[in-house]
Amino acid sequence: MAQISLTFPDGNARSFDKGVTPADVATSISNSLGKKAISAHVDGQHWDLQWPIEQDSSISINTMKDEAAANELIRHDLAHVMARAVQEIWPDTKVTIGPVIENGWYYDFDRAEPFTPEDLGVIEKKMKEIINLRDVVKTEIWSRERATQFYHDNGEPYKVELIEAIPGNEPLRMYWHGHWQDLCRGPHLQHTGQLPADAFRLMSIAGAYWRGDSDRAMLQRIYGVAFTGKEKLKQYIHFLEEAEKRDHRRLGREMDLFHMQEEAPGQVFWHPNGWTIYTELQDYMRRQQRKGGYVEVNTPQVVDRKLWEASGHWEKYQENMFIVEVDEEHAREKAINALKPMNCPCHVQIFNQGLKSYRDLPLRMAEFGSCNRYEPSGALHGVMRVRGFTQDDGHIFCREDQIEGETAEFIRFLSEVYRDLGFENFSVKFSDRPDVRSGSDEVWDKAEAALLAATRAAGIEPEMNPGEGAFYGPKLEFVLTDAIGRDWQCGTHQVDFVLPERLNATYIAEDGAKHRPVMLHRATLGSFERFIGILIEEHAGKLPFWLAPRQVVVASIVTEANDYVLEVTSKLRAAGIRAEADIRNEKINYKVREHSVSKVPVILACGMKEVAEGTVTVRRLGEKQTKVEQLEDVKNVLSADATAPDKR
RNA sequence: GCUGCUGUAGCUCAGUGGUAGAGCGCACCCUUGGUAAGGGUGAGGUCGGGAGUUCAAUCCUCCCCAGCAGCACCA
Repeated sequence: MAQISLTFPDGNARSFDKGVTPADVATSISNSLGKKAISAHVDGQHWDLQWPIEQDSSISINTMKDEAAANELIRHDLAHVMARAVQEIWPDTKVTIGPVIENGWYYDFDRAEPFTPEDLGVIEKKMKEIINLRDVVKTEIWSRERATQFYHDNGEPYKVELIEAIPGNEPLRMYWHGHWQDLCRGPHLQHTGQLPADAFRLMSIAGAYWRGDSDRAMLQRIYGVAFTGKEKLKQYIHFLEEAEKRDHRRLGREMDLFHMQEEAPGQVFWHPNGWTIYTELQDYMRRQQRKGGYVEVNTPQVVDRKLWEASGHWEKYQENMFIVEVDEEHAREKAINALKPMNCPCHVQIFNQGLKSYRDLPLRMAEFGSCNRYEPSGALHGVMRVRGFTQDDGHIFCREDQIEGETAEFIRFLSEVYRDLGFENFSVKFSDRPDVRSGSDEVWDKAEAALLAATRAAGIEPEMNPGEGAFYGPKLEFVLTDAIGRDWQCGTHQVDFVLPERLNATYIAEDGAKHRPVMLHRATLGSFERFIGILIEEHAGKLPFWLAPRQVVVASIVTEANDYVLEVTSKLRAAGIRAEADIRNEKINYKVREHSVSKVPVILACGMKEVAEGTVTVRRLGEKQTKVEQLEDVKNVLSADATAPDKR
């Protein structure tokens, strides 16, 4: 196809397809460079584009005030440079896409040979060579036909597919980094020499499905991180190292909280320390729920398949359910029982016992419900994603006109709990109807509108999460992040018009007739397992005093003080404090170190001085200085600290 | 589940085609020390499981299991 070559005021020549209009060119260039003041004129075969030259030369990371925008540019260009490097080293590699993400970028490649960790170093080196070439980055506007032909001729089927998927008919922007080009929206730097060769690093290789579709081929993804300067990269690496120390799997071992083993994948062996956290948290939640007007119930673990079929869970989730049969022969033919994967149908059974009146609504039913789900092996992650867990589950049976009030009340409830547990900020996502779902569109319209309105009425503008709702209703997700910033859904609140219908729940209204209740599914913590994992990472193991498994260790300095240490310990215990005595024949330095490492909040040291004066020397975790205090005073202070926030 | 990597003492990790090592921890002894590791001695390992190749396998090959990172999934 014939092309038109243009010379711009900055001296760079760019070529365009003939079929492209000046307006297209102006829009494209304008968008790609992030500028407005562009005009284009056509004079026969000659096009002339103009814009203020001083604006064009402004894309330089050195002069950029906006750090975020600079990072974006750098990471975007590095994605291109990395892809170019990979194709120069392994020319048979096919490219796909390479977007900017938090802290860096990734690029997905299709190559028969797997990349190795050593390859990352090779690629990095090549990238630095490319950066040193200081190639000017050029942009061109191509017609779809030309772009498609080009990628087809170059053996890049993924790019062809991408072009087909881009809606509309606008011409496409191409960016050239030297001889290498990529289909790209831009914007980019002026030349590769502007990239910080010492402030990026390739981090890891992983698999990723082409377009996120697990039915499609798996590609190889390389992740990189980049910053505006070397120092910032160092800071980031340091952050990662620190985050590793907060990993709940590591702290779980160091603090002797729990362990997991091969014989029970995805299930937790809670040790005394970890179980203390668990039960404290459960006690707290139980008190909160009573205060919040919930009734607590408990339902069976093994339930006939008929109930899961009725609720619709069997159809969608049978692959992820544990089948339980005593009679093996029978199990092979037709599984009848399954371990409870969730509690909702069981709660409906309780609701369905006897006739319910409108006067009973809203009925808030809660259960610390143990569930088992056969999660895909690759999904398991410490105590955050497990196969056996306990939800702080609850279902509110109510009338339609009570949805808003109940939702607002739950958001208030959850906010208070999260605040008590040290989470002031959390994100809220709104997930609407998924492709595979139960219930008519009218019902979904109603449920989505009700939930969204109630959320907004509660003063929250949720982030939209299209198509991610449950099969029976839209979902509000309360999301917390772990030490390295991964998102975990903890709380949830869902509006459900479907299950009451499927499981035939009714109440008698004022008119004397049967009506359907609406069901609100809600969990505050989500599961104790996940929430404790988050809690550990959030506090780096230094839990609030009331949750700390071992709150106080009383340590003797000399053997002669052992009796006194035991006496102090039992006095603290009598005051409701979880105290332990350490009368081992070890130096106080050693004891302090050991208990500090295992995150004991308070160490009380006793030598002969304390014995004589009836005092203890207090050392709090994270503080170097110590303080001699009267035992009675210390006991009173600690006793107050040990009180859960809701009881203060 | 998918791609890649990993699996050696309780923990963190070295190591080799000829049946294994360190530090910490643990046990015992010495030490009685004032706020992040006092000293000595010792015990402890089917080298994740199963097959195969080999005179010989912890090491090479294959299968399985579990874990890690990411993707997909998450009622």
